[in-house]
Amino acid sequence: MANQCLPMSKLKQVLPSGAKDISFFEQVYEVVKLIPPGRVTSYGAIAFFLGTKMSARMVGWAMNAAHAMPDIPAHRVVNRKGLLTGKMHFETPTKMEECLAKENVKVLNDQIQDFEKVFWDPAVELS
DNA sequence: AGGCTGACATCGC
DNA sequence: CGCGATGCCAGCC
Repeated sequence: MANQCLPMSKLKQVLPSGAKDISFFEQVYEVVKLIPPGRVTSYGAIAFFLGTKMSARMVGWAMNAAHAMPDIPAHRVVNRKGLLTGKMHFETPTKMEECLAKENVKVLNDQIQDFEKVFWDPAVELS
């Protein structure tokens, strides 16, 4: 598990220049890229922002593709509990935690501390 | 063509 | 209060 990845054959090789096949995947990337440092958001929040609130799963799936994108700080995206559920999908299981720690986001046992404080809601910040 | 899976979320028991 | 079951969409077998 955790290693077939590269959906869409690496998302058409990280989205070709044209990228007219803009699926909500790309929207997720944009939102994630807009997440300010030291802030985190949840799959559900992004899903809601994109209008697919019922399918937070797809956001997670999108992140899987984002995993192949260096510009996508996937470490800033966690589940609704602020738990680093996807850390095992990173280069190293601790990479996510380290990245967050670098941004002054306290993570204790895969759980983001003060999640409410660092939580960044695109539906609010980007509205 | 059909079915399973997946970095979630929410309700039910 | 804890675990189980269901819904969602898209990609992959």
